[in-house]
Parts: sequence; C-alpha cells; structure tokens
Amino acid sequence: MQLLDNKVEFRKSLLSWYKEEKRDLPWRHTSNPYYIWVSEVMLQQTRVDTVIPYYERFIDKYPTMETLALAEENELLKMWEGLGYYSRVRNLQIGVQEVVESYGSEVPNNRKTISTLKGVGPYTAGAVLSIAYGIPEHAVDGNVMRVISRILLIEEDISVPKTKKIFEDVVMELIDKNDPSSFNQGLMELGATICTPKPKCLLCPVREYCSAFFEGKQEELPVKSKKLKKKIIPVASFAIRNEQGQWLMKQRPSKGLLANLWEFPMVELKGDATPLEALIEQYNITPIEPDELISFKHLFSHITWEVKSFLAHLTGMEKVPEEFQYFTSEEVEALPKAVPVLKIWEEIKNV
DNA sequence: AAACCGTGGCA
DNA sequence: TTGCCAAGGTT
Repeated sequence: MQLLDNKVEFRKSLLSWYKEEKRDLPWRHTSNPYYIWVSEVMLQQTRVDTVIPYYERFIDKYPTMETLALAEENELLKMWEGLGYYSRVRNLQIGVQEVVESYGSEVPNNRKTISTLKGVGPYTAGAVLSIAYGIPEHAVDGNVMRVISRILLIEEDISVPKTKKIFEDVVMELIDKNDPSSFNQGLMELGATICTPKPKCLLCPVREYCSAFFEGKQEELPVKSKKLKKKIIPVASFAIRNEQGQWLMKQRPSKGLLANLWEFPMVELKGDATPLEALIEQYNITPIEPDELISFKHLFSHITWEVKSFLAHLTGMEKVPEEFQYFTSEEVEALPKAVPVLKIWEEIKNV
C-alpha cells in the first residue's frame, strides 16, 4: 500500500503540518491528565467552539479532581447546562471519585485500568493516554475514521461497531512513537479542518499518500449506513405559579432522557385528551386558567418533542404529588434545566 | 448489535 | 425546512 510503504514520510508530513497549523485551544496549554480528561469528555459528539466556554468555566470551578469529587449534583449539572448528553458529567464525576479514592488522585496511565473508569471508552482512554502521558495508544474517533478511510480507501461501513477495530489496528501501525500526542491530535485536527465531509484536498498536507484522492473517491468516503427516523412525541408543559409567585417544578428521573434535570409539569399527549386533561390524568393537578404560551419543536438525537406550553395558577394550598416543589424565580434560575425548558422559562421569567 | 442519549451549526 | 453531523459511551 502507498501509505504503509511511506510511514516515516507520512508521519513527518502530518506532524509538521500539525505543529504549524494547529488551532490554539485551551486544553492544548496543559498536559494535566485531569484537564485533558475533562476536555475529551466535553468534546464527545460536541463541537470545539461549543466546548471552549464550558471547559474554561468548568476548570475554573473545579480546578482539581478533589473539588469535582465533592461537587453537588445540581451545581454540577448547572455547569453542563446546554451541553447535552448529561450522563457524561455524572459519569465524569464518578470516574474522578474513583481516581481520588482508589488511585491516590493519579489518573491511571494504562489502557486496561483507565478503561474501567465510568464514561471512559476506547477513544477517551487512548486520547488521555497519548495526549497527557505521551503513550502510543490509538484514539479513534469520527475524524480519524474519515481520514484513514480515505487515505487507505477503506470501504467498510463505519456505522458497524466492529469496523472500528480496523482503524485502531491501522493507527497502532502508523502512530509516531516519539510523539503520539501530536500524531493523534494531528489526525483529528486534519479531520476537523481539512479532511471534512466535504474535503479540501488541495490544502491537505498528506494528499500524496491518499488513495481516495488518487482515485477521486474522497467524497464517497467514509461509508456510513445508519440513519434512524425520529419518533415524534407531542408533549404539553405547564408553568404553574402559586399565590406567592413561586413555580411548581420537578426533577426528571435519574435515568433516561435529560436525567436529573428540572422541568415544569410535563405530560405526553396521546389519544385525543386535551393537554389539561392529560395533566389531571397523570398528576391530578388542576391549575386555574391555563393560558397558551409558545409552541415549538425540539429535536433530540433520536426523538422529536412537539411542545405546547401553558402558563397557569394554583393557590399553593392544593395537594400535589411528592416529587413536585415550589421554587422562587431566583431558585428556578439556579436549577439545571434542559434547552426546551429554558425556552419556556425565557418566556415567563419576567411576568 | 442496536437503541438510547442533546445540542447547535450549516448546506 | 429538513437532514446531517461533531474529539462517543452505555446498556
């Protein structure tokens, strides 16, 4: 193969390009394994530009693993508010607690041990090991699969889980043992800036090693089959105020969608029940004079909510299910909420 | 293996 | 507007 015959030259081209062109990112100013770990978790399925402000705030608030280990759940979720995939931060805290308690606050420096930590999968393990410790381990993400699939003209379906091993093996074959950090980050940087879904091959530092470019097939790779259709779920959300001006809210279940985040009473709309009837049916709450607020769609990765929202009232003396509590506007502001709830809150916070 | 788990940017 | 997708992991 073209590439495998020229490994040394390929590494040199990639590394010199990376050292010259790499973006100046906050987590590239440190080799603290904990900071690298935080950045890698935030970057899972999330764009660099989105992550930067969250990363800065998070490290500022939790500068050490001990501070994160002791953080309270609502405060922690609030730091993650708007980032999505909220189980990431819960798992990160559990993983950090394990490191503090079982490994003397030293992030493990081998794949076997670090992979036992909550939320640390094959990619994150390899990323922390190579970037923080300089250990030659593969860190195969979507970027790397796109880049390598083009360079070696690999036409396996990358949506199939077992395909990833092909790329991990290739990376272990190619990786620069003198600078695994720059090599892995270089592959990702290339995927993020040049070897994008619509590639800019004329700017590519390694196009002379690229079989797909040679064949003119770069736009057809990587092969990716899966696309599931989103299920549509109509829901109604009731922002309910008592006579003291407090808001009725509940915490979502600790597992599943938007786990542990706070929301106004929300019901799924099925059949031909009205929103109010659905609310009474599910929670036995009967608010006074509901006024319709905004309606909108919120798209998750696998489902779509069609949200109708209402503003309504109770005296505050009525019986409500245990999981509900009244909060002042200031307290509501401090609770971690998902984006659809934030949207409703923005509409009513000043009434 | 396949489904679940968020969000915002962009063509 | 709709669909795709971006430094994945868990169950």
